[in-house]
Amino acid sequence: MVRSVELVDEWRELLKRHAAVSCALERALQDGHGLGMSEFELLDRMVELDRPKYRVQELADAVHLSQSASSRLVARLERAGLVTRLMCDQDRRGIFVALTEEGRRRQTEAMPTHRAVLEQTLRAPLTSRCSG
Amino acid sequence: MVRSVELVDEWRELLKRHAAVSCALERALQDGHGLGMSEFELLDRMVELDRPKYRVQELADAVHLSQSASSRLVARLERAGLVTRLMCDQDRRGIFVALTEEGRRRQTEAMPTHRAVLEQTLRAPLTSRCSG
DNA sequence: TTGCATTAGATGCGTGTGCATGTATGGTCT
DNA sequence: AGACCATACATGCACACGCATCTAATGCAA
Repeated sequence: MVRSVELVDEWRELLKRHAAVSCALERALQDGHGLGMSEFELLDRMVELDRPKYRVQELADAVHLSQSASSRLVARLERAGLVTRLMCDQDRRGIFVALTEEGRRRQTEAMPTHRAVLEQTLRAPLTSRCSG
Repeated sequence: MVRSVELVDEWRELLKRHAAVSCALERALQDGHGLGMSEFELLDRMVELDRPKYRVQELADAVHLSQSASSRLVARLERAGLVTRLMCDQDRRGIFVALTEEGRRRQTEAMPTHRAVLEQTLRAPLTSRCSG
């Protein structure tokens, strides 16, 4: 039996950490590389998994977004030239999403920023707020 | 020296947990009590701290929102009759925010739902996605 | 007192999100 | 084949968010 107060405290810690890190990440990636956190997270996953192509729903799961949000995220990344959408011949309802060279390059550029922010914020004591 | 991969994995775990819990909370609170997560979180803090009144910026810090988001959150809660905004005589730039009886009642009603969702999701193994 | 920087909170604006729905295709059952 | 439901992604819509800015009040200094 877990005491309720402990759970609530644990949840609040998680919320605090999440707010601090994601806010810092969002700023650093946007200012330094013109990428939102979701954008980078998607590119990062694609680079890491290193497969030639992905389905939209796979990507949605990977970045914890709804199917519609993923659809738009992929559309944004395609507009920016970082991924391409390919017809999917096996199942013509779906599409394949693939990294472009430019997409891979942008992820490579942004990765050090991403890692640096994590080092600075993920385990650091939380004192100040993000904006203010 | 922390290895970068560990940090990234830790961050992804946090993202996953955050997505799962906050999505479940949002649904349960909305469906059961007509409250968003931020709304409940704010009421919950006010009940817990149990002070007669709060400044907007205090509340912003407590729920990890920007000043503007907090201002609107308070406005929504006031429209719903769950808090009141009071003139602040010491500093007429600011306002005091206070819980109403209705606000306290709603928090009391929703708390069991909140705690239950935390018990079910905060430490549970993460398998399925929120919507799909 | 006057002038100016600072602070508290409200608000216009652009954007990203989820939900509900639309469109097209796929699969199944008769 | 035809009817029907399921699946994959796109899109209309409402809404909450952050940023920039605005207004009003405060504090401080000349």
